Amino acid sequence: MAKITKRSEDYSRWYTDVIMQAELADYAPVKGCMVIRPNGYAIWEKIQSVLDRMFKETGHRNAYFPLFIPESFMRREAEHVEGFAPECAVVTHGGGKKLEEPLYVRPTSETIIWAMYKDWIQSYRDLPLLINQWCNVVRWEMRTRLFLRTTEFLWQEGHTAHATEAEAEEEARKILQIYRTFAEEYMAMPVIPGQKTEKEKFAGALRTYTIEAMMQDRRALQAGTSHNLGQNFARAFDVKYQDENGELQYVWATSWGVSTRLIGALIMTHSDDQGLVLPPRLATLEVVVVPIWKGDDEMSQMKEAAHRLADSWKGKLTYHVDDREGYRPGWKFNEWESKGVPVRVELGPRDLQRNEATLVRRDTGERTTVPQDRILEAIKDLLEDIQSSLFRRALEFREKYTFVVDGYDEFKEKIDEPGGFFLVHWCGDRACEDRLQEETKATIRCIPFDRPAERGRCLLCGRPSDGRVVAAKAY
RNA sequence: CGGGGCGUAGCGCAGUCCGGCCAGCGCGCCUGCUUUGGGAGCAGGAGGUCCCGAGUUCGAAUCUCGGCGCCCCGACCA
Repeated sequence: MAKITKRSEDYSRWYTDVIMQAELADYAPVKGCMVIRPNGYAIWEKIQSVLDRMFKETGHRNAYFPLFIPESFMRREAEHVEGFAPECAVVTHGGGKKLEEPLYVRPTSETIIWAMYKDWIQSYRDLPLLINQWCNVVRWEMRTRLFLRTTEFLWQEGHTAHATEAEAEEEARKILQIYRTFAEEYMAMPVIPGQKTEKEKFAGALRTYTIEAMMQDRRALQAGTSHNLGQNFARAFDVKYQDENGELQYVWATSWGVSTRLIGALIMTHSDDQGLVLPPRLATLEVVVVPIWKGDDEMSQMKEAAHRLADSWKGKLTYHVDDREGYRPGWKFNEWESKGVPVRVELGPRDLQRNEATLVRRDTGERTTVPQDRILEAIKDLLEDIQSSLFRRALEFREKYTFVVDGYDEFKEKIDEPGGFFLVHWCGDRACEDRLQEETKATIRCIPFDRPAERGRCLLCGRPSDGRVVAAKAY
């Protein structure tokens, strides 16, 4: 097995190594595309099941819309087509003939969905319409990176229609809150919820909300977005409803999504030089048991003891007994560590004799010995402790690299090294935002929801500002 | 699309400058034996359109021309 490049040596190689070693994904024989392997797909399925439950609990239902979008649909909303058309794959031929109208492979589904909503919505009684779709989308990116940016990726996209602006706004914020809860409670990844600037908002949206996370190289990663689309798409697709007074009104809309990029976020938040570290709540395999023996007699004895112990967890834990004979224990330890299994149970003759087992936690490597009759609860406790300490550690890391900065010189000095999140004053002007990006490669990640009101002067132009924004280099 | 690098066994590479020896090395894989509390040892074995095409030559992985692909760095992006 290959060694994993150290983070300190080459962060992006480390990232790829972790993915390859854990067998999460592989490069596909198609430019810019990846194969998500079973270990990676299992994480996605876990993400899906949790989020899907959360969406359904808030009244959303799943549906499926076509992969192909007629070109004319894409052109209906001006900002939208301008934002997306350059990065779209377009089908011009089918069945051996040139198509009358080119078909865009969806980069996102607002247009095709709103074309349908036009037929489905007539009355205020049809609202709200709360639909989600799990699917793939294609964006012809120039530079790709496993999970973070590939030509095709998997995601969910919610598309909702509402009678009032206030309702749409509430929906957009409610979903962002779901994303935040998921990121923090399941991924153990702290995020900053806030609003995108005009420059960074979704093409066609009124407002975009985002959750921003800090990776271990101190760069920001946009982990999920929720858009208040206003009436832009309703106007573009002529979707009106009749209100209680019999008057025709344009519908208010939202859309929101998270993608397989979350798996990249997971890796870059928790993993270490040994390989993948998974928060227990997203680990598909929680415990691996490694029996240890010398000689054939002991082998059968230890294998049996390991299976007996593990079988008592059936239905309570997901586990695997690694009783392969061709590999030595040390090899297995490394292998399971690189795959991110949160807890390892070692069971050797010494342990068996004392009716004990050895527990090793993946995040810290700490080992403890516990009596076998208490092992199930010990593992359960350990899993919870790993979950919460991963979050705590990530939060401490983010706080350590979050700087309150007022001077542009100081900003420029620190943005590359050490890097991180910079809380800075900004006048709100696009020109200053552009300049910041040009001169430092940093962008305004968001205007945090919970920022305190504070009088200050714009980092760039010195004009007044009434609160700080988060600036960082981003993926 | 601009800059850089690379295509030789599943993976990582050497050989290419300066043409000729059986196309090699490490890891992995298979078989056997010994091992097994932190990446085992020995022995044997399988595995190749040397990216593709054309050319030069008695002879091409190596030289020439053309093409294709991938990776990394930039601008773009979930």
